[in-house]
Order: sequence, then C-alpha cells, then structure tokens
Amino acid sequence: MPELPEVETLARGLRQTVLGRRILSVTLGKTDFIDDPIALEQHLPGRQITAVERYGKFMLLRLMPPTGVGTSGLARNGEADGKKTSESLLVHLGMTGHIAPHPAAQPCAKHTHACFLLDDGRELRYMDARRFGRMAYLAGEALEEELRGFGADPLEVSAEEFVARVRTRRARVKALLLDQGLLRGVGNIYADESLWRAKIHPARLGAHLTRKQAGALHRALRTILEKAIVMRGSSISDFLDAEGEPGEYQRRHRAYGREGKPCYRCGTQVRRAIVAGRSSYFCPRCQPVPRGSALTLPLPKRKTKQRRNAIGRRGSG
DNA sequence: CTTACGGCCTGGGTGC
DNA sequence: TGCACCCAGGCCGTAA
Repeated sequence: MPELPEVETLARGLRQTVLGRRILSVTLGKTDFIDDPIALEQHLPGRQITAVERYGKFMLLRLMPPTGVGTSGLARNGEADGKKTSESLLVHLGMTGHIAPHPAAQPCAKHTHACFLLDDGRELRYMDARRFGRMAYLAGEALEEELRGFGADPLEVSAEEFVARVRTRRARVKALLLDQGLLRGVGNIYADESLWRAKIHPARLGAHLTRKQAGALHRALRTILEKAIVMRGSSISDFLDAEGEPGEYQRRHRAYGREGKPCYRCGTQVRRAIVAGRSSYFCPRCQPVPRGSALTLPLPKRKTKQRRNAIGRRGSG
C-alpha cells in the first residue's frame, strides 16, 4: 500500500528512467479506475514527460504538448514552462498498483491496465490487481481544483502549523493523520509508526493533545517519513519501486503489523484495535488509552451476511 | 457545522 | 480441490 515514502521512491525512480521521454501511444485495458479514459487516449500521445512529482500519495507526470518549432520544454526556461504545462497525468496506486517501464516486447504482466509506449522502445505500464488506484488526465483549472483539495505536505509543514491544525480538531488523532485534506500522503503504516514514536494513543482526540505532544508527533512523523524514503519505502504487501526492487523500511516497523509482539521500548505486547475504521497497532503501555475511550476490538462479532448489489462505479468528474 | 460509522469497490491469501 | 470470508484505502451517504 504505497504511502508517501513509497510514492516518493517511485517518483525518484521514474525521474531517472522516463523523464524527457515522449509518449507515442496509449493502450488501455480495464478502465473503471480511470476518470476519463478517452481523455488519456486523446491527449497523451505526442506529449513529453517533463517532470515527475509526488503530491501526497499521488504521482504527477507533468506533460508538455509538442511545440512544433523545436522548442523543447525541458531545455529552456524550465520554470516558466512548468507554469504553462499544467497538463498532468495523475496516478494513485491504491493498494496494489504498480507502475514501471518495461521493454515493449516483453509480455504484459497480469492485471496490466494501462500501457504508454515511449519513444525509446519501452512501455510505461500500470498494473493494479484490485484497481483501487486512480488515473486521470487533468489540466488547467481542473488540475488546480483537484490539488487544492489536499492538505499540507508532512515533510514541509511547519511545527506551528501542524500543531495548530491538530489541536483545533476533535477527531481522533489517527483519523487526523489519515485525513488527506489535512495532511497529504500519510497512510495507515506511517500513522501508526509516528504515533508509536511520539507515544500517543491513536484514539486520542486532536484537541486533547498538549502542544508538546502535538509537536512530538510532528517531529516523529517527519523523522519516520524521511527514514522510510532513505530505505526506499515499506514492502509489506507487494510494493516494488520503478526498478522492481522492494523497499526495506518494513524491517524498521515498530508498531504496524506487530500485534502480540513485544514493544521495542518496553516489551509490552503490541495491541491491535480498530480506530478511525482502520487496524491500528500501538503499545498499550507507551501509548495509554485516553480516559473514557471505548476501543473497538478487531473481529467484534459475526456480521449479517447480505447479498450485495454490486455495480456503482466511480462517477465522471 | 464537525465527526462517526457502515458499506462499497476488488481479488489474494487463508482456513475450513 | 473447493469455497466462503476477511482485509485493505478512499470515498460516499447517513446519522448523531
């Protein structure tokens, strides 16, 4: 499940391998995870990839239309061009998404749903077994509006702003960390890891944190994300970078996925509970439960098995 | 207004 | 070998 460090790792890899390449053609498989498949087929061919950026958990491939008079967008005033070329391909990997260049002659792996033939004989391929990801071609105001909906980058936000944002909210701190509108890029793994490091229980309310605690959380989050990027992300399920290599940060996990194992600080067994609708791992001793908080335990009861209705895809835009 | 919660999408893994 | 079910992240509708 790619979060900020995994997407950053991927973006850096793609920057090395596909920056400056031109997209010759587009081939799509299943398209129910793409906002407007026709737009991809219409706008991408001929575009040059002029930048690869990470925006929260999104990857942005910045695109430059053919200019005709030989003015390569990359060569000259890159900054000014960056303004003009607002065209972008947004890619969200969901939980099982992969994106990497392959030799065009190589057979497509299972669940390959988008192929972008490049001008160097390779194909940038998007694979996603569950298609929980998202892909969209956006430009101009539509792009700006999309990006406007996201909060601060956790690596850039100042301590003051982070503390202010968290302490003015009455939601659980875990939910706040996962709220992409508040902070962009944090997912379940790094939320739990930073809360463990800051010794804060995930069910604490943001407004109930002291300034010191909120500050500690800001530092913990930043430290962990930076270390995770250095280690090329966490490969807990099947994350692979642009070179097809797994990350290493899962070896450093202190809370996530460690139910029943001893806390690295105090030896107490790490617990799992459902907080903000997500599995949350924490040390009950280092991260004491807030008073009056009833924790939801995992596997609470048998559920009423009803036939579901299926259908109902993502809307247009 | 803010927050909480359940359901939905999908298919790999698991356990019976 | 078959199969029912759990789970994941993001989003949405609804309730409090």
